[in-house]
Amino acid sequence: MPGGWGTGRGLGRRRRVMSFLQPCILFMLKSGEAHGYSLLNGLDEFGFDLERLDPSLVYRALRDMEDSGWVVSNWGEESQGPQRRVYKILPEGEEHLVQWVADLRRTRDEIDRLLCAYENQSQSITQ
Amino acid sequence: MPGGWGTGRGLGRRRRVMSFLQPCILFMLKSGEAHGYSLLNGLDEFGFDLERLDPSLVYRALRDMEDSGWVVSNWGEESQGPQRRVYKILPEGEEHLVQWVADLRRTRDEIDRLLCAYENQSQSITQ
DNA sequence: GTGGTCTATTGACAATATGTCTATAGTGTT
DNA sequence: AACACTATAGACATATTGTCAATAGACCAC
Repeated sequence: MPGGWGTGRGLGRRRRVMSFLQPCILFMLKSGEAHGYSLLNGLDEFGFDLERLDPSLVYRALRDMEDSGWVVSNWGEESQGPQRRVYKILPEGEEHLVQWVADLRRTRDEIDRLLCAYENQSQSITQ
Repeated sequence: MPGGWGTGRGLGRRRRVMSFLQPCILFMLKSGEAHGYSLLNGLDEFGFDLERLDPSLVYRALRDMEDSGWVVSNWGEESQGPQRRVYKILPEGEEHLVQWVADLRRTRDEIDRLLCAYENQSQSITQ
């Protein structure tokens, strides 16, 4: 994400979340290095529907994170099967994940605020 | 959002959230009609930083929601001051908000899942 | 032996969403 | 007149996501 956030106006501090593919992948990489395809298959634990999740999104997320310096990759030494790129998290990635988690927490709290307000309003109408 | 979601692959059902300006505005309109500027000023209750929030985003959100058929607007009858466009929520908007709330709940739960996993992992390392 | 399926990765391009900046205009204040 | 505040709109740039198609090795069935 070039340019950095929080400079101008817009929405103020830009939400780093979106569909939160990147933080999920980064988190998985904390447990050990892995290649794209295995990460893809691990994403169902975070609520992604693997039937619909286009693999190219995962690979792109990985490449983007490599460009950002959060992960590094190397071609694995397969004796069999197609070559695969093995990703490893870097200290910069771990640091970024800390920030990301903080942002996610804020996001969750903001969603909660709306949800609570909505529920309270609906309730007061029902009664 | 023309075209609809959930047709192809991508991330599967596309998250309707983004920075969630629209649902917040729609929710505020449930309490009664209002014009852009007053809605803008109410957004701080949902965690928006009014210093940084560009007003054009709010007006755009309103126009987009009008195009989607969730709200309608009329020019208010001001005897004084600049004219202002008064927005009213439509039944379609209320229905959409219900869906939006359900989506937000899912989103929150998914964020929670990642957050919990992250906390558990950090804990097991600290101990 | 070739057609299908699964693993594995990449690239191009289209569509959407968001951010930024500027223009307009009336009102009230100093 | 200059400035601040209410109020809205439009253009343009950038970022993010979605879609599709291409490539390639391995393995299984027929």
